[in-house]
Amino acid sequence: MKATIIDVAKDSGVSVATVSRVVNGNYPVREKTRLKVEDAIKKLEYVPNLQARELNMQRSSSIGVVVPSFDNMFFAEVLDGIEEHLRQSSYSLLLACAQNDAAREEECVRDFITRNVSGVIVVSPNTEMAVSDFYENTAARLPLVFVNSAREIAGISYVTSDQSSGARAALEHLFHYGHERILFVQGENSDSYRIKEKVYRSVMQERGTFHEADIVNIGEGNRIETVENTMFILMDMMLGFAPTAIFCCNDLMAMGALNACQRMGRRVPQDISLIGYDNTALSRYTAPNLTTIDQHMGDLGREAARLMLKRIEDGVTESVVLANTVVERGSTGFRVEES
Amino acid sequence: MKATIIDVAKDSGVSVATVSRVVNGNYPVREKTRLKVEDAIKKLEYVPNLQARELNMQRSSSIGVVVPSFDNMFFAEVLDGIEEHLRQSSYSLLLACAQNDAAREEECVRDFITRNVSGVIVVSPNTEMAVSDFYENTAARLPLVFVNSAREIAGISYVTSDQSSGARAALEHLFHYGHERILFVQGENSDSYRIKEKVYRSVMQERGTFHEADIVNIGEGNRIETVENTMFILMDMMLGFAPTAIFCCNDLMAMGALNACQRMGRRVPQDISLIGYDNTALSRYTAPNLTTIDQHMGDLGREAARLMLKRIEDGVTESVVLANTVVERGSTGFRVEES
DNA sequence: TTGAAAGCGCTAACAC
DNA sequence: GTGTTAGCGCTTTCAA
Repeated sequence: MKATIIDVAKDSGVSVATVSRVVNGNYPVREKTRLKVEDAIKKLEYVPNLQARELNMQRSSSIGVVVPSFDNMFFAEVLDGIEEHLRQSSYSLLLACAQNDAAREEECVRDFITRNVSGVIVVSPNTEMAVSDFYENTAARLPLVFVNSAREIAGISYVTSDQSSGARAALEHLFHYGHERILFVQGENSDSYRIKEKVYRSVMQERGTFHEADIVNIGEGNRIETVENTMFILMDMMLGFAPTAIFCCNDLMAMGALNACQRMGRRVPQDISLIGYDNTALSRYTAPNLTTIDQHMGDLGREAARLMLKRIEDGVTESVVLANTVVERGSTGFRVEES
Repeated sequence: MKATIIDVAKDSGVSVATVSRVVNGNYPVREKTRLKVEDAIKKLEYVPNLQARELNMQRSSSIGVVVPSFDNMFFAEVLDGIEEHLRQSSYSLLLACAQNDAAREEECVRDFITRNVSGVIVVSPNTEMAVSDFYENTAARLPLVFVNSAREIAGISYVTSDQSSGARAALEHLFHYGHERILFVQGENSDSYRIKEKVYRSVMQERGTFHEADIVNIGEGNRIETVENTMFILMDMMLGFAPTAIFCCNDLMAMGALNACQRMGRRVPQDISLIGYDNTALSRYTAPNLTTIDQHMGDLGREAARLMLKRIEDGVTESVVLANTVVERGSTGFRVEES
């Protein structure tokens, strides 16, 4: 049987209170007594029972994290950041995956509530409105932090990355290299595409180089198939029209674009410049490495964890917007005049 | 304040014992009484306190999972499988990341012990021997399941994928295409490299085409940098020697090899065949798509979770070996005689 | 079919 | 500095 605090107390000839004080180091204990107790702890291999402690202290030392899926490295990288920050704290991480499903996401959060977590971090919460009511109610019961959500609910802390500025920076980067007509590659069903499209439209219109046909929608943008779909669609397009630059809404699409260029014999960046979005590890796997916009997923995760701890410990709801930054690598360069 | 079982009992005019019976449905309760209690539960938004239940029942309903990192999609895919299986059970998943570090891995497991988990699943445990003793002791205290470990410790359940046969199949695949001299690319600190190396050595020696220099070690094999490191090392090698085929121990390395070929102007698969290992999503992102060996990470994860539950519930230690299968895509083809 | 009550292991008053 | 003890919320015998 596992040793309890009572066993330690008996073995070292002191009371349980003293053992508790030694274990927690929160009250003075005479040196000699402490040593006796510590010996007994070692001898009996005593490990405090966390459930008992938490029951007594009316708290819980775990934080629930819900991610939509593991298909996209984006989420794994956010998770990594959360884990890293939580590891420094006394909290541990309970993980659940919503499988891109709104109902499932709600189920995950409910399950966390039953498990009595101290709070829940939801990464890219589902946008279906049905869930909204649920979160509104939940926020009253439990600290909640949303990562990259467009929704605004009182009492919830948010960490978002500034994709508007990011998109603008991406375009500026291409303008800087002399590109004028820029293909815009996006997908379906995500606010993040809408945000970037809006910026693209206004910036291009301002410069008088906007063409409706330059906006390409490749469908679902967060699947394994995204890369291939993008490749085929762009190969098809490039048969008739040769852009000197392409701005892709995520790195998967950019990877597809890169593959399309390779197949069409277009050199990157000599013939065509390519810029992706997110700066997932993927962007460093390609040849040439992808120029991309960093959403700092690790920071996104770390901030989410930080806001959660702040909310739990100080009761403060806070929101943070992280800057997006251009990461220049090998897939962008000066536009060369067509011969 | 959160409602407790006592509040529900008072509100519905019964004893806490009855409420407990209604909640758990493990003893007969009169229909009428049950309805009264259920009403009170709904009204008070009562959610049972898990810590209290676990303390009383002397059990814990969480399982710890340690992964080495998130840089390699391999681990995320295994994690996905574990999560999926655990979701069907009454256990939840505590996650920790060892950052490819043996000491950190041990720390993660120790932390889980403090948290009183029901068991720990270690994905690709670090091979440093220092940890071995630790696990030997831990196995006596706690259900342990290892995923893809070559170590054999009594009392631990293992899920491994048959990388021996997989490595053999990979080589056969290349032989089939007429390749004779095959570069072997591996990394450090993982049993999975040792297993494949052993097969590689014996198979090549048998055919009389073994050269010690054909074994390339690119260092740490599960980092973002792995791709780049592999690329540079191989570019360097290929300056002096032109293999017609390369067998890489994981898809990251294969990606690096592919990049090296592109930089060196070697066409894949016309000039050189490339085979990876794992069949991570990455292998479908490249152009050409990577021929690789599928380790069925989802199954690996699901099996690990299944064995863990079996060990916890029936006390049975079991080991399972999953088959590896060749997934042929575009990066391998017939060897062409040098002109 | 139900209730009373004894813990599960721990912390934190409160007493000395 | 140290011991005694009353809970934390729940399950489960044992009686009724």
